Amino acid sequence: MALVSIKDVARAAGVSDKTVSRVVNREANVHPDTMEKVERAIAELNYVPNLSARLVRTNQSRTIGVMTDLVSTTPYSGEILRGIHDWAKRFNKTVLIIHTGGDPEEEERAWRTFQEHRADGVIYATMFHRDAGLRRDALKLPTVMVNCFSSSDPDLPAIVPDDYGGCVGLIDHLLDLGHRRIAHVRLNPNLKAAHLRLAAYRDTLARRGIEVDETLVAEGMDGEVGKDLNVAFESTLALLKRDEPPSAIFCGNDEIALQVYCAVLSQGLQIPRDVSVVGFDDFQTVSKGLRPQLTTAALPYFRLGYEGAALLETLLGEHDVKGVSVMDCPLVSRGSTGAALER
Amino acid sequence: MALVSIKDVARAAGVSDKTVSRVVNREANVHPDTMEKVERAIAELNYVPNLSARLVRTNQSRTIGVMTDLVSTTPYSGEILRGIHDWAKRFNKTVLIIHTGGDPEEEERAWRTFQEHRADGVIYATMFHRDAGLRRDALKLPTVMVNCFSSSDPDLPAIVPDDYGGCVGLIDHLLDLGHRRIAHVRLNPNLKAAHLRLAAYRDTLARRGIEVDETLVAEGMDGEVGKDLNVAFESTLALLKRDEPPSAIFCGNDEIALQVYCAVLSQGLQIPRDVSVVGFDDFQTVSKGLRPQLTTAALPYFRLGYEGAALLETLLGEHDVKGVSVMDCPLVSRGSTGAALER
DNA sequence: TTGTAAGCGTTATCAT
DNA sequence: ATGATAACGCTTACAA
Repeated sequence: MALVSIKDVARAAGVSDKTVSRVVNREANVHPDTMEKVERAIAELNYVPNLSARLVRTNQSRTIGVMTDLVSTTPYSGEILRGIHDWAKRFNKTVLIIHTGGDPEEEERAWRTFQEHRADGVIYATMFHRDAGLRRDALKLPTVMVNCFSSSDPDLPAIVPDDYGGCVGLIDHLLDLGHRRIAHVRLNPNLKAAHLRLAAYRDTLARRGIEVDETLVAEGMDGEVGKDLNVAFESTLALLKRDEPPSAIFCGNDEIALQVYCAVLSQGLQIPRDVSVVGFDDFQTVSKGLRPQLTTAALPYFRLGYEGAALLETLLGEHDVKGVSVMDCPLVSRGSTGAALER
Repeated sequence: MALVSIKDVARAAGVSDKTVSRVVNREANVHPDTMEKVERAIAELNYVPNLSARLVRTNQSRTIGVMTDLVSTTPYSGEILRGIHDWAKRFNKTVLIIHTGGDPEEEERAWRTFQEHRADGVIYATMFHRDAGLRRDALKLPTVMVNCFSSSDPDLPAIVPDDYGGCVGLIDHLLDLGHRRIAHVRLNPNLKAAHLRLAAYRDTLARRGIEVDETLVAEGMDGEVGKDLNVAFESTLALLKRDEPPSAIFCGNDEIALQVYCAVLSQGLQIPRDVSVVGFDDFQTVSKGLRPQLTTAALPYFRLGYEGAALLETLLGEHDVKGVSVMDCPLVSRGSTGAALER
């Protein structure tokens, strides 16, 4: 009943176990005839090697653990996992994912599970860009952080998106189109990205010689992350009803842009004729679903995962890997931005 | 250098390997004192059992393989995977995910990988509801289909969402609000769901004694699934400009609803005052992001995954499991629907 | 080129 | 209640 083992193959082919092992692992020094005999037996018996048995002997699991704080859904961040899987497939590794929801007890269990499986290393991935607050002694295995970092130990290897740079690109784009009154509807201020994006907004305007009008900065959402209360619609209505309304609105992300669209359109205004709108994330269901489609900056979730896995591999290769790397958020120019009206 | 094994613990505790094994596996008949000695040694040496070694002996991997056709992103369907993970965590199983993109060669490789890991069974999950066309002899392990089915072998165990029933709920809801001219902006007709949703639309109107006006059925998208061309915006404009415009629009899904919103609002109309709108999927970034929020039917992705895993377990327990089960798509009533205007 | 013997870390069997 | 011994399926080391 038990599955066929290397011994069954050996018997069928009339050779020793070791010879079968050689064929399976494509080792040198096997006579072509022997090889053929063995391969025929393998095919006939439908033999598939047992990875666990191999691991017991070699101690090489070729497995990486992935720990995420995923609870409900920040939809596209699942792309991080796809990036990791893609890398793993290419390099023939196994991926073991555990969603902990950020619960410390669950995380403790996850570390243990990774150890039980003798994972080579771990990717600690968060579903939004944040301080994971990890301490070196909490890591039971070599670890790379993805989409997060540790303020208490900044040397720990990490990869995060370049929120700041992406926003610079967006604001420059609007300025190049002639916009001078650019409003900002903010992300939830509990998010790291909210601060980076606001800073980039202010800095870029200043660099280009535009005075920052703080009354053009409005709240878009608030409350605990994931259960945020979204007020972007109301904030936008208020902005539009001002005496001197903005000619462009820079939204904290695409989800906010969605509400900004609803508000702008409900006032009988047109995008981009009356108001240009830019988002952030390139959350495609929204950014490509809106009419006109949304100009935004792409959060490189897939690459974050892929490069994170690659970085872990470097780390495991005993190379020194230190500190936080940053991934581009390229501008994606679509129909929601146009030249500012002459006044 | 090698990790600490059961022998190291046995030596440290002054007992035999087997006794340590007994403690680790909480077997009966261990003296409390012995148990304590052993547990102290385990803690001191930081011993973690090696699952692979255990598997070699017991032949119980407690692992389920998951094969998906995920390529780029149908965002929320990642929830299927979360449902599977949740189930697995609760029942202490390991999940092995492979994204094949639907490529037959990749699928072949995936089956082999599952066999190498001695997975107990497999979940074959697709990212949208469709005919997977699987044949029994292609399955190398006990398999349950999730979000898909096999027309060529309808007895294969499968779980799919109740697209039809969900739409009945939506249309009934609109009829109860007094709407009589309900338009339908369709899903991509290459999707199974497109036909189910259209059929439910027609059947429900007929059942309630409303004559189906086929000119109120408009195309929403077309082309290869995943790269669809979305024309819902234009279709909606055409519907609204008719002499007798619809008082409500039933959208093929939430993504289409997004465009319908843009079209309705751009005409200076209000939702739901002038037009009620319903979607399908409850794709929350859209359905809860729109203003007003969208009335829709919830695609139970998470439950599909969770129940799929549970069904696989039943199948592995040698119970007979046959045919396709169906999961409810409950109505989620929000602000986009209101009473029809008197005429 | 091929085979033998030992061993990886665990559990199963059967004594004690 | 505890332990000795064999066994799981594979690879390593070494011999032939």
